[in-house]
Amino acid sequence: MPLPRRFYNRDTLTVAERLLGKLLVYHSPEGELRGKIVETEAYVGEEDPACHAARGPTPRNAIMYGPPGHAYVYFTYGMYYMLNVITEKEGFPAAVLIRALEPVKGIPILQRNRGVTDFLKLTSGPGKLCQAFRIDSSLNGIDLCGSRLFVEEGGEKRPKVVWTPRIGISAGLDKLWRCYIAGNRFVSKTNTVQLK
DNA sequence: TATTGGATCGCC
DNA sequence: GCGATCCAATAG
Repeated sequence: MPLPRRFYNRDTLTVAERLLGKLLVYHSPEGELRGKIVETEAYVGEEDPACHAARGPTPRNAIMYGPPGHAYVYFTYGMYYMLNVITEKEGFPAAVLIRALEPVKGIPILQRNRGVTDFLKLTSGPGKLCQAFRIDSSLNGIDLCGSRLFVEEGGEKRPKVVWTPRIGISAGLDKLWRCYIAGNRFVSKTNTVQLK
């Protein structure tokens, strides 16, 4: 069951944290794929210099200004796609980047799409998980309250969460807007702060 | 129309 | 540490 739209229609940092431990589900042409979300980042409004909407609306970031609960997929570095979920009320550009997953279902498909078999390398990064799930710009704008691509409850209690600066950006490094499940092996980079 | 650099990854 | 690879955004 997809999470309801109200899950996304609130403060972006809250959504970023509450997505941890939940399941990303994609009914792909190759079969059903599932992964537990273990790492996310928040991008919040035109005042956030690292947000794609920092300089106002453009054709690329248009979906960020739309209603919450939709996917924002964009292409970068000439070869990778990034998957975000749109948050907050329509008209306010904000999103959560899905940075890493723990593979749950469709492992052979994920391995084939990635060209590697090592579990730890399948979906442990934002570019990797899109490659593994074959998520590309054809899914940009898709409604996450639909049945093709969505997030659902993971059935676990709230995980212990660590907050750090976001990865791969040059502005907004003062904000601790990246979060991940403490100790999870599928987080994209070696954890600098590890809770016991 | 030209130029620049990126919410990355994997190999050197 | 660096190259791959291409497109959006900005400048001219």
